[in-house]
Amino acid sequence: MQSLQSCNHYKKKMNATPDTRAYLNEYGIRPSVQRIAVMNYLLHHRTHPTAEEIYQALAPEMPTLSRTTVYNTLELLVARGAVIHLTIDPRFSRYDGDISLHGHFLCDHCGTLYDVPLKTLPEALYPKEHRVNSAQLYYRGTCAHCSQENKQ
Amino acid sequence: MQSLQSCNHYKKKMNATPDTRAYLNEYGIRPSVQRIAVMNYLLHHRTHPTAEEIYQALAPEMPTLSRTTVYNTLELLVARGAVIHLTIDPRFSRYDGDISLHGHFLCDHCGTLYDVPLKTLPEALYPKEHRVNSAQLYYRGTCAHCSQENKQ
DNA sequence: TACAACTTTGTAACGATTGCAAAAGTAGAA
DNA sequence: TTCTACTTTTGCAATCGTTACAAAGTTGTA
Repeated sequence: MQSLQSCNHYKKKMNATPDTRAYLNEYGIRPSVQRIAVMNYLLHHRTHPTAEEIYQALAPEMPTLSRTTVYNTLELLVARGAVIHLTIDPRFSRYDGDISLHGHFLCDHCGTLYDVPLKTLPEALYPKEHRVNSAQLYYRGTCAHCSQENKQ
Repeated sequence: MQSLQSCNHYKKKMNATPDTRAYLNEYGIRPSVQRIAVMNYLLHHRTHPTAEEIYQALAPEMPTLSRTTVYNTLELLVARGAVIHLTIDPRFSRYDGDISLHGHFLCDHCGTLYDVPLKTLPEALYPKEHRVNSAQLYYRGTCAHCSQENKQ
């Protein structure tokens, strides 16, 4: 089977999103086909996907893609600050391509993970003696949709 | 081997902490020997232990204790609101017997999990349309101790 | 082309957590 | 006390997200 790296059809398709390539460059990440695909997926799907979901979504178009590559890539993207690693769900890690300031709400009933708009994350609360790299605000409970269903 | 439930020596020892028994009652949890032991450990060790750490700590005094029981008990304690389930560390769940308002800081270098005092968690930021059961504020980075070491 | 460095891949292993059914313990009635 | 129903604990096996590792592939440079 022809490799993705040498497939002109695929290259052309990927070139349709030069923004993603540039985005990776901004974070000092060499834009391989696989890295572009993962980053591109995260930029265009704000569903806080798991590694497995990303793999399942990309695999049909990238038959040679490996789960390990998805895991490795996500680790790299998070380490360079291009992607946020969400740990609110104890069952598995989720990833967010939106690195702007916002919190998250996990519905314990249906498992949906919602964005929560935040104006500011109070600086005063930061632990001054430590060097902070990231901050996350997590809410858990029952979402509006599930609350409605269980009301009657 | 004599069971814990029928061991008078152990009962006497546990009776030395009637506060823990009362604490469980407050949360509607029937105070079995195992539940008292787990809750008692969390009330007296503010180290955010994992299930395994709790098991290892209790096992010497409770040779018949099962890991499954520790997991089951923690699940129950969290469900009733007596204990907080911390998901900041992607590797494993940690538990906190201190349910007062405070955040957490995980040092990515040494793995230590610190408490972060909070004055208030801004109400305005809550997602109004959802029913919120718990809120967690997580910080990650390098702690003061590790920052100092890597400075020179 | 040749070489070194980097990246991807597939498989095996790891390890935290859960499922499950048997055993043990508890509480209330008779 | 004894019976009975219910609750809890236990130990083992299984699950499954994630990681380790080495081989194969790719890229950049000379």
